[in-house]
Amino acid sequence: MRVSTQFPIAVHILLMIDSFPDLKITSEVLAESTGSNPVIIRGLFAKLKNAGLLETKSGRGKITVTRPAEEITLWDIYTAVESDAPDELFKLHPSTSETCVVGSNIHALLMPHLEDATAAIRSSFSKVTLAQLKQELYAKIRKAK
Amino acid sequence: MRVSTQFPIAVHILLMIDSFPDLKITSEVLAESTGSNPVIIRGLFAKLKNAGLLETKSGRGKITVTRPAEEITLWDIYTAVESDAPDELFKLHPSTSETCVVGSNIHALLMPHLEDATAAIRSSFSKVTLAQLKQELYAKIRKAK
DNA sequence: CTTTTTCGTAATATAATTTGTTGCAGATAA
DNA sequence: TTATCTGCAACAAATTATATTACGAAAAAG
Repeated sequence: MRVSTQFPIAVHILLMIDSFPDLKITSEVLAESTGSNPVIIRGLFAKLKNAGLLETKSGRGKITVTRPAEEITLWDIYTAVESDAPDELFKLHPSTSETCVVGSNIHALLMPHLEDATAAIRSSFSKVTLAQLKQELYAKIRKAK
Repeated sequence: MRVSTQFPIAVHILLMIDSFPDLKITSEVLAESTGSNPVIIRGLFAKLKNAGLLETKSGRGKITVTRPAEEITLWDIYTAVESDAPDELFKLHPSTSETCVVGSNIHALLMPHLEDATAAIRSSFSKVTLAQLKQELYAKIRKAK
């Protein structure tokens, strides 16, 4: 099981923009910092905008986080960027046999348990806010000095 | 985030072998039923054997589940087949900037929360046993009649 | 002890997915 | 009006997952 790297990058984006309001953070800068590239970053801009977490402006405009950091959780970021459908989180094999009793039932059989696991992830991620991550980041920076 | 299809197939394998002890279940039969192919199934045999869940025999031997179904959980099957390392479950971007404060800290920052989410999945999957799945399967079969 | 069946595994091929790149139109502030 | 940027589409490359072929070795049946 593997989440794409988009989730950590999305966290990275929000964290940077929210933590350094004085700096001009562009897709270029973020690409450099995340080790990704500008187009991926802009794609994530689009998703985060769509989820109501970010506001971007073309040209020399500034990018802003549209909600207080206390009200943005890891789950918000996760769902902004990836699907929360249990059968996408846990991929099911597409072509099980229709004639076999197990084959024809396995998806329906597994689904409620995948939903439970998904709910468990949601519950876990919902407990962590962007504000908390910011604090943890500051703590790390202080420690490093 | 996407688990590979190996997890549901592994469940499928154990469920079939344990549910139909009278039938001769081969990698060929399982390939047909799962919609996969024999070599993938044998690869899963190896992983399940390695985890102490399965016993196979070449030739005309029979494949058996080596633990009582009550003592095999979805988590056991999951870890037999996929990594339970949080940073494999949730992939991190490999090349974040070393010079940027966020870039150089994001992995360490995220890791404890990924561990929490992983623990949540473990807790959820640990509650479901193969025996329970068997019962649910039987219930579905009865209903279909 | 020979035959048949079937697992074990390596090598290779194919397919699916993800990530990266190029290029340009359209916004926006200076 | 000009220098930046985002927004998007189209394409390319890389990575990962899945499937196929092939054959040796193990095990039971006769």
